[in-house]
Amino acid sequence: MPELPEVETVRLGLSRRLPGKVIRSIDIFHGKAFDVPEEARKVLCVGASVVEVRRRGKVLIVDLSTEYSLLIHLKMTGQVVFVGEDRFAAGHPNDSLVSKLPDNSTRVIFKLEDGSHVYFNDQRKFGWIRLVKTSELPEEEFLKRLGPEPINPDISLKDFKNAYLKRPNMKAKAALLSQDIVAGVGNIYADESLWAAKLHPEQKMTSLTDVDFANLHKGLLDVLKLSIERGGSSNHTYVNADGVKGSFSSFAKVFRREGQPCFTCGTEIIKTRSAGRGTHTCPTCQVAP
DNA sequence: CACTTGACCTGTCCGC
DNA sequence: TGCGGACAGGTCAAGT
Repeated sequence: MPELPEVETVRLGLSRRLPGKVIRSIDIFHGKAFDVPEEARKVLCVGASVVEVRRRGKVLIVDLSTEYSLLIHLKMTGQVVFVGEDRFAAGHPNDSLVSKLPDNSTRVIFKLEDGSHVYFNDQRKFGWIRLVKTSELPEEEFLKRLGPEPINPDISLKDFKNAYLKRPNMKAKAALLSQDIVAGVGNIYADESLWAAKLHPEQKMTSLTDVDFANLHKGLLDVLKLSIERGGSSNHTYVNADGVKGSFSSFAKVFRREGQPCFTCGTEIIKTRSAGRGTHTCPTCQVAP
């Protein structure tokens, strides 16, 4: 469930700590999580230092001094947790995790020269780490299919509308979840932005008016930015780079609020299915087409 | 070709 | 208490 704001929060945490640090060794407990031959890992990762931590859509990009980059996709239950060399010191930011890591969801451990560790945990084993030459990232299988970033910098309303109108027959919820139209939106922020724009998830993109597009554009950008400010959502498996939960869900207007009153009109929020996903709407504010 | 659905996983929760 | 089954959701392969 890590979506753009959660991945961005992890990125911010890692970018405060990793640059300059050198990888000493890599322990792999689940081969599919980091499917790179040992020889390549030794040459391209071990001994390399971290140059920069970036993000594209929901993917973390860790540039190494070898001119190769690690791509990390957290999928639903992935975590990247940094534990400093002073992990047993009082007041360590992830005190509570110290005794728990590694745990049974730990798939890969990056051990750094200074004694710190980066844990890649993933309960459901959907996440992956890839190693790609930095200069070849634009052609990388996953990255090359991603649509534009919605924020940083903000996508213009015109580009936003044009992107979605390329898929005119798609339903709004399915379109928002499509990473090739606009990258980074998942189930939480699809529901939240549709509620903000007062649009029904089953409404086809062609049926949206200019005002609808303006509302959806603003609704999505606002909710993504608010969530980043709050450190991401507080889904049960999501934690930031320090192993700490976010607080966004206390600000969610519809997600996981079924049975509770709509903040606009008081009608009970309902949960249905759209695009194969649990979908939360206000049946009064978001009228079916 | 455009779009929808099911599989991939595992832990959790619910009803019996 | 234990057990089966539904459910969670990002992405891709398979299906319509």
